Amino acid sequence: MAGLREQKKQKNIAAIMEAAIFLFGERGYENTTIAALAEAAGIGKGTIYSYFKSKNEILLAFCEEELACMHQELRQTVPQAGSLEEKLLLIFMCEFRYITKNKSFGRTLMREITFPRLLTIEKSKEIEEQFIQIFVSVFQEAQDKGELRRDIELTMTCGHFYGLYLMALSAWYSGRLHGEEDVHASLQIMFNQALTGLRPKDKEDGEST
Amino acid sequence: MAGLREQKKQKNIAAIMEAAIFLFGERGYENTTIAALAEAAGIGKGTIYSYFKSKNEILLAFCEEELACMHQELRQTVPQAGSLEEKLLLIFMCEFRYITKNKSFGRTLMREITFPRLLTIEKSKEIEEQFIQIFVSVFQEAQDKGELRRDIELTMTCGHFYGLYLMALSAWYSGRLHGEEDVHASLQIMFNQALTGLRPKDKEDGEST
DNA sequence: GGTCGAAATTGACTTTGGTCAAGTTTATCT
DNA sequence: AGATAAACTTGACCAAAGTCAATTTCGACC
Repeated sequence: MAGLREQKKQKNIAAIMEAAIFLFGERGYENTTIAALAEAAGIGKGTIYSYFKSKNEILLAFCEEELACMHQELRQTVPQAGSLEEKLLLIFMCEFRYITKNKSFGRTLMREITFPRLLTIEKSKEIEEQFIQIFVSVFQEAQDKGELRRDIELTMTCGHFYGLYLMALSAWYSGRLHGEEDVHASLQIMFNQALTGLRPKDKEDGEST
Repeated sequence: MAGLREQKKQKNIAAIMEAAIFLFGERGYENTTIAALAEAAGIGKGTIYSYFKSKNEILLAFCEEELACMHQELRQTVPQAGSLEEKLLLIFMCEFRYITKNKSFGRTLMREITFPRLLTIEKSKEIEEQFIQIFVSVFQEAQDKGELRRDIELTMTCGHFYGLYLMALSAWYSGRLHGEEDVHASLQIMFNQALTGLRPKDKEDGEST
């Protein structure tokens, strides 16, 4: 039983996503109207809203696909690198490059993921989950190798590094960091701080400058 | 020379801000239209746009005032508290309470501050500056007392803690943390991690569970 | 005080995201 | 097959942010 209704549904969703990939890529998210999306997908404007709750949700769905792709690649690239610090930097810089490939696009995405509205909270959670899931194995491995304390929940460790990443991204969007190198350098410093701790080691109390 | 033109300008801006304070407070940011704002201020809709570049910029200006007030209070409250950790927690929880007093309001503000658009980048920088300036003295003091490493730039330390705060706030908006207590607990854990470091102390290598 | 140009003000207008009542299609049951 | 109900589709419609050409106000100079 194919289910004609179900078939059409899937076809519609596919058509919308296809139109989104094309139009978002062509002219960017902001410059793509729902009307254009509907026309390109060959359906009515209202129909889109029976599949997506808002325009931002279409962006989220679009990004979910793209990110899944990128993460797939990442998973195959990362393992060879050395220390935890190096791996994290590699992963985050890859995310950064992806997110900021198109500035306004990435902004909308990050806004929605970091401070989601009720409407898009589910989708944004899914994405962030995906976003974070990729670390867990890296952290697990690091913990096994003794690079990370064992008395800390992995979620907290994730949160910690992800927070630093958010900070760097925000600094870039605010123009306090310029370009990829700056972001890379900042992340490196902050990651190092996070690993070694901000508090001075017990025995050395003096000035280091 | 009074400058009638300049007088009117100031009067208009004041009227807009007054209307904003009243209407945002009354019915929230989202439910206040530019038209309503204009009417309440007794000026035309278009005039507003000669003083503010967008609706969000009005919010930012509004928050700048409010935050300045809160920071003033904070500055008088904080100093008595004990350790750096306690002070930071106090400050951030105060910010948190303010930001989340009205959920959608705080969301819009944080979105604009964390991932600003070109249009509002200046205003958002000013606010974040204000936001961060309040720590510097706390950090300076802590550094003097030997609670913080001296070989780290203060900006980096600020960034570090602020990143963790962003993370907690984001987790609250995403529904991964519920209520004030949860946020407080998470911050406490992450701040402690940041201070002591995520990497195990050299000599103790074993399981702690 | 009269005149002219620059700056400020205005509200009708445009654009666009989102809604909804009316119409159309599909599945189910006899 | 035909009837009926449920699900889906649609585009006219609405609300609200932001634009702009026409108009008014102000200040400077004769």
